[in-house]
Amino acid sequence: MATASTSSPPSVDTIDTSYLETLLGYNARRAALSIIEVFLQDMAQYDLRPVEFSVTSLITHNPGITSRQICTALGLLPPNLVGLLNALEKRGLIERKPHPSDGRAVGLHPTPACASMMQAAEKTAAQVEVQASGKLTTAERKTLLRLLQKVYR
Amino acid sequence: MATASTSSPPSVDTIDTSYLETLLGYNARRAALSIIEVFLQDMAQYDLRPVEFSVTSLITHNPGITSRQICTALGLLPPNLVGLLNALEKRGLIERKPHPSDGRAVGLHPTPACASMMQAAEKTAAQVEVQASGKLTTAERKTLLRLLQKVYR
DNA sequence: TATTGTTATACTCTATAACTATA
DNA sequence: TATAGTTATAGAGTATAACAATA
Repeated sequence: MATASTSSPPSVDTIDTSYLETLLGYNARRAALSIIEVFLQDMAQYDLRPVEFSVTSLITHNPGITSRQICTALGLLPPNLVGLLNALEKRGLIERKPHPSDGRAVGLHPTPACASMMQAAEKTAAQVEVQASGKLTTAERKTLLRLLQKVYR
Repeated sequence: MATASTSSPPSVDTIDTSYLETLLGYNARRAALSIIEVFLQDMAQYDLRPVEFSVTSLITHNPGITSRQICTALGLLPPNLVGLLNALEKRGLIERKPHPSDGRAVGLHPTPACASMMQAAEKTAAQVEVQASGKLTTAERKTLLRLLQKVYR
């Protein structure tokens, strides 16, 4: 017999990941990590990690946005945004101004330095897209975006 | 004029996330987090988080797999797997046996308890799929899986 | 009474260097 | 010399509780 009761335990030569590959969560996580890897490399020149880029981009496209609004839009928790915003302010990328109608809130505004950096950073982000979805056709990339949004919206 | 030089800073009523939504990384991350949220809820009954589930599943489907092989397959770092495997062993879900041909390596094997738990857990994982991709048709879900794999493979 | 922003803090996840034993 | 597994440790990311100021 090939497998006697006294035989040594089996070893694995080719890893079977076929089951995990049927799961949406597994594939979404692997794809996200793969894209983020490219993002980290290409965005290192601006010292912007994914969440920092998202926050800075949101402030750039929504001048006067509040901390709370950013948290809602990006699914962040308020305490975790404080340090990030302090760092962006210290780097001269954003300014905190009083909110026009709510004394509790603080409006977040991009500085000119932020605007010019983001103009370059968004060009780099476009390159990340090309790299990350290099194996996809334009139509496939468009379909993928649509389906991902359908999942989380 | 609507915006005089002395006007107060603007506030934002509707947050514009349209730019971020054009980015693959942003959407992949949001989708992955949304699916993981469902996964965490449904898998809490087994005390299995995403990576623990993936590791346990891999060991179940690949008896005798080594720590290094799991790291390669899942993109984990060896030091971060040690504690996880110790915990699974302590819970009586896996066993470490000597590798049949490599004295440095350790073969990882599922216990009967692991096998029966995973049979139930994989049924729950199927329910997670239904919940997480509830807004997608069967064809769309299949397409999404294929495109995600094309990105990270 | 509820909300914004904040502090303090803890927990998880991820990353690097260095050791041991075996190949 | 290189690799498998491990230890120790540091850093990043994420979580809850509680507070002051304002609504």
